Amino acid sequence: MALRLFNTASQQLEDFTPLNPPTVRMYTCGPTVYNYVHIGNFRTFAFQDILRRWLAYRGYHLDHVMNITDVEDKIIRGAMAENKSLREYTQQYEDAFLEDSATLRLQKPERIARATEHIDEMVEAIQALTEGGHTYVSEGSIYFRIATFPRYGRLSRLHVEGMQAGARVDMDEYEKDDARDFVLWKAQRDGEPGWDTPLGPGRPGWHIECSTMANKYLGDTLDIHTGGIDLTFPHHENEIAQAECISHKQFVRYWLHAEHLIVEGQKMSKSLGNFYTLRDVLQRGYSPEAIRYRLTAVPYRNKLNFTFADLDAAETAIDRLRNFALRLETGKFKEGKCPEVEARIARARTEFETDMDDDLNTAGALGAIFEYVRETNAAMDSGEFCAGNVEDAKALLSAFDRIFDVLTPTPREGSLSDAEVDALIAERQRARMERNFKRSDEIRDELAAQGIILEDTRDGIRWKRK
RNA sequence: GGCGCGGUAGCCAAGUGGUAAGGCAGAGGUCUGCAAAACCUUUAUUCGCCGGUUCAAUUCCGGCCCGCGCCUCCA
Repeated sequence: MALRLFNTASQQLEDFTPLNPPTVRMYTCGPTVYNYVHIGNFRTFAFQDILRRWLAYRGYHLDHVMNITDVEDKIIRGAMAENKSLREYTQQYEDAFLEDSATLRLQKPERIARATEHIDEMVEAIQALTEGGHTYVSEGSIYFRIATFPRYGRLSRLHVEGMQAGARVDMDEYEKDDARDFVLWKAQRDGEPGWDTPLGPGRPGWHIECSTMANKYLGDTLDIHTGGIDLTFPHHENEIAQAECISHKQFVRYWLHAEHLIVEGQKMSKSLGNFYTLRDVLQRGYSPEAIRYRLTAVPYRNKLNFTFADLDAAETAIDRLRNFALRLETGKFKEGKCPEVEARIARARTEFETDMDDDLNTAGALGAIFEYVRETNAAMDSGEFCAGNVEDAKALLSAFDRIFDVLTPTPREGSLSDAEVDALIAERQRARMERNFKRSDEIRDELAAQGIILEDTRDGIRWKRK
C-alpha cells in the first residue's frame, strides 16, 4: 500500500510519489527566533519529524530544508530594546530552539537556512519579480501586486477579491495600493538594521525568504512543503505567488499543514496564562519522551488538546511499552518458535504500517502497537511465546521506535551507575536469602529514592529507571 | 459573512454501510516474605440532536445545536 497524504491544495488524500525518487525534496517553515519556541510550534515540528521518519522508513531519501527567520519586525524591536545586534539577539533563541529540538528528539533537517544569509538571493528574486512586472514601490518599499497573479488564493480558497483596502487596519504600517498586496522589501527606517542593496537600504519581507531559499536548495518544484495551518494564508499563498511568477513552474506538489495545539481546551495565549515553552513543561517534571509522545499521538490534522493530565497518561503509556521491551530483553522463554505468535506479530506490523501510510495516522498506529503488546504479553504469560519469537518481536518494537522514539529514557544527571545498582541489588538478594527483610527493604527504599524501581518477577529480579 | 475543522465511554482517541481499536483513570485477578512493580481480565446496547436513503448508518444525504481555527502578527 502506498503512502497517502492529505494535500491542502486539492483538499484530498493523494498517493505520494516524489518527482525524482527516491529523493524527497521537502521544505518546512521553521521558527522566527525572537523568543523561546512554544509547545504549539513544537507540535508542528514534531509532525514534521514524524513525516521525515516515516518517509525514511518507506525508503525515501530526504533532502529537507528548514528556515530560521532571523530578521523580522519583532526581532528588530527586541534587538533594539536590548541594544544588541540582530545576530546577538537571534543567536540565543536559535541555540535554544536547536537544543529544544534535540531534547524532543527531532531529527535535524539536511539543511537549516538563515534568512540573513540569503539576502543576495532574495534581492535577485525581487529583481526578477520586478522584471516580470509584479512589483511596485511605495515609500521606498517594494510590494508584490497580487493582481498580476490570477491564481492567487487558490491554496487557501479565500476569496481575496472580497478583501478591500482599508477594510482592516494595515498592520504593516506601510502604504500599499491594495490591502491584499504584501511587502517584498521594507525600506530602512531610522536606526533600524538593514542591508545596502541594489534595491536600496532595507530588509526583506517575511514571505520572500522561504520561497527563495526553498528554490535555491531544492529547485523550482518541491515535493513537500509544510507548516502550521495558520501559514496557509497568507504566507504560503504568497510563497506560491513569488515562486511561480519567477519560475513559471509549479512550486509545490504536496502542501501539508499541521493543525494547532490548544491548551486545556483554549487557544494558547500569554494573556490566558496557558502559554508554555518546552522549558516550562520540562520544569514541571515531565520527561521529553512524554511530551514527544503527546505531541505526536494525535494525528497532525486534528487539533491537539494539550493538558497535563494527558501528559501524565503519556508517561504511563510509555512505561507500558518500556516494560514490554524490558520483558523481551530479560524474559526466559522456551525454545522453538510459535507460528501463531509469529503471525500475530506480522499482522501487527502490517496494521502499524497501514495506519502510518494513511496520512500518518499515528493514533491508529499506536493502537496497533499497544494491541500487539497486550497480545504478546498474554502469549508470554501462557507460555505460548518462545525464544524464537523474540527477534521478530524486538524488530517490530524497534520499527515503532524508529518513528516515535520514546523507548529510551533521557538520562538524568547524578543518578547511580548501572554497576552501583547491580551491586545493591546483589546485596539485597543476599539479605533476602538470609531472610533479613529489614535490610532488603532498606535497599529497596534506597534505590527507589534514586528513581530505581525493582521488579521481582518469576524470571528473576529486574530493574528500571523511573 | 466567507473558507475550513471537529462533537465517539470519566479523560485522550482510532474507525467502518453490517452492528464500536488503543492509551490513561476505575474495578477484579495473578505473582510476592510483605510490598512495589509488572502482567491479565473488565468497563460505550452506543458514537451531539432531528429527519431521510438503505434489508442494515456512528459511518451516506439534508436540517439543526454546540465548540474551534483562518480571513493579512501567528506553528
